[in-house]
Amino acid sequence: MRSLDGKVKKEKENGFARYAWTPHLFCVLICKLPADPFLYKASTHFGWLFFCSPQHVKSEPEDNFYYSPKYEKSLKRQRDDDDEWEEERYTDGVKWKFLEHKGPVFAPPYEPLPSHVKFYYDGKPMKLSLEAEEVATFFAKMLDHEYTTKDIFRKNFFKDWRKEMTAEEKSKITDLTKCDFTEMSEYFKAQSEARKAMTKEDKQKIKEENERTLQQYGFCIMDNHRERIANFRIEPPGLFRGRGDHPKMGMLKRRIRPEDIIVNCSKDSKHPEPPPGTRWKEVRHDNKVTWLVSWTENIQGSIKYIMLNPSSRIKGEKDWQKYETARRLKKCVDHIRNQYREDWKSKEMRIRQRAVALYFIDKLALRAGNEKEEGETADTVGCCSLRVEHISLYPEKDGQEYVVEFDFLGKDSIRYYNKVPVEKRVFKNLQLFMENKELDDDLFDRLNTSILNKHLQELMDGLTAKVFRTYNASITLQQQLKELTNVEENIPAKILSYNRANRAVAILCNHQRAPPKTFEKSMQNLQSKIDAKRDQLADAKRELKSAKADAKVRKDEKSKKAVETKKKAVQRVEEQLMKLEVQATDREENKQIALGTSKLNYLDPRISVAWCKKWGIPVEKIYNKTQREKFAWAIDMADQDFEF
DNA sequence: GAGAAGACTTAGTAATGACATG
DNA sequence: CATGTCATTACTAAGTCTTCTC
Repeated sequence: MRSLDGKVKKEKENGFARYAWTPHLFCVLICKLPADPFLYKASTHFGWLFFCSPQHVKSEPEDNFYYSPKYEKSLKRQRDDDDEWEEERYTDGVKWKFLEHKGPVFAPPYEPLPSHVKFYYDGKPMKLSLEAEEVATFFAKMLDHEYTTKDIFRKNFFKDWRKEMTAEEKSKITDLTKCDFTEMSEYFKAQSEARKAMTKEDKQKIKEENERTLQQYGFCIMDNHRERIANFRIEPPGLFRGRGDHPKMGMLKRRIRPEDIIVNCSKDSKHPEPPPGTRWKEVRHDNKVTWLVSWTENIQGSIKYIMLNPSSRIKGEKDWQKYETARRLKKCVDHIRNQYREDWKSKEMRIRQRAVALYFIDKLALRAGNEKEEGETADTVGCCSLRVEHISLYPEKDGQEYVVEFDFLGKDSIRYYNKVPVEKRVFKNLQLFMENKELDDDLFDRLNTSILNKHLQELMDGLTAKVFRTYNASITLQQQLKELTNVEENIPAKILSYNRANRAVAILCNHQRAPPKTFEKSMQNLQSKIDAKRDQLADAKRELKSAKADAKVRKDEKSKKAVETKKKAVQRVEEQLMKLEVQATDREENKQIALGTSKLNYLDPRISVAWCKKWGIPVEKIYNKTQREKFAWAIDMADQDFEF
């Protein structure tokens, strides 16, 4: 029997294109296929078809397939029966039939500090026990970060650190302010400098080692495919860094051992081996879930998973499904909007609250807002969990009537600030909801996400609050692209339009980023480039002028040619200048806005693909390699007429 | 049917890598 | 070749929604 490693190598050598398909194949299959477009179109991408063409299969050396008894059997079965693949669309929650992987990669063990690197307590050097030293290094590594100045961080850290100390250390080290980690900190800085200064050869060696690990542990076999795993490395121990004002910041995130790990794989696969001398917590065979490995994390007590990469079939299908749900919403959104507007007038408070909340979710793309356990996480809210303190009502503001001002911290403690004019009925309702309430009372006291989602489920199958975000994001992109794309413009200008459409969505969804640290400088650099280009253009124009004058006098072929050359030069420089100017505009407008999140999670990729096809824009200009892998299904599927 | 646990998506930032520039 | 800059990737926290349990 061959090992996974063996197979991996072989596959690399052969440069095996997993998702290849030929037009011929495609046409043959369409005739046989049911109405559901994903079934064949996506299958071209996900490679099911692969097994449908004897000719194609023959062309692939058998060695390309990973050997495992069950896998082998199912492979044969599929090859024998062309129509079988249709059954690969699983029902009743089954996510896979065969799953094999090598388990996780654990964090490297702690390497003790060299003896010359000392920790000082109260000015005196102190040798720490291994356990205490390791936790101390976590703090030392963060010394430059402002986290370590925060009271809560320090308090949590110190409390957890003391738990790792010996009785003796515990009695001695009682005050964090007397701890001096600077020598340790300097040591780590020096280490990272040394790493940067490594020779090319050494760097190359590390790279190769990483590649080996990736090939071994970074892939699994799910059903008939070798799929990339997203996060095959176990999170190393360290100090927890929450976002925003997190009550648990600084707590010790403990080291995960094999004994903490639950492995999930198929019964008849080759099970992953725990490291020598250890054992897994459990090996289970649950094909109703998609994860390969899980463990319980000690900060919130929640479960963490190792799952597949977005390029995998299982993630891709789910993603496609998400956009199809959003497209179904498109068909009934008018009705739903009419409904909630009616509900603003309801006699029942709970229905009015539900209707106003839904209006916010729809109009402002707010998140649902589940309840959170107080004291366990940062104080952030979404729609259903808004409190009175988060909105202000203005019967009139800045020349507009019935203005609601939102100001709250949302997911990741990102501030949402917005002033929106609303319908009078909404305004009156809000006034009513706020009557006789304290600032920290819930705005929607008769509503939560579960009630809201139950209601939505009745309006449309599969409808939940987040579908509105997906729907509004995608429809906005589509509509903005229509509005902003100018037939006349060149490719860079069209891409600017695309980015602007993307930006409109990012603003809608409130996707923010910290302005890059070097933003001002890089902007200045770009500006000086533009200035230089302007000068160059002026020069080129001058040269053209004199060449023209010259040609007028001389009237010979040679000088005419010279004019042409100069003309071309001017054109080229003009284009370059424009490109730079476009780039500057784009960057300036993007200062605090993150486009990535919406591109990756909210915008139906088929809209972008169709747009690229329609205007002859190479899809690489819109999606980088990773994104193209994730959206391969859409790139295969969408033609230029695709409508969301 | 409520609350907890579980599964999965969405999110911003830090680290790394690739490429341009002096 | 060294250095700076920008893009990409890795990381993991923080949401949403579903399922389980009592």
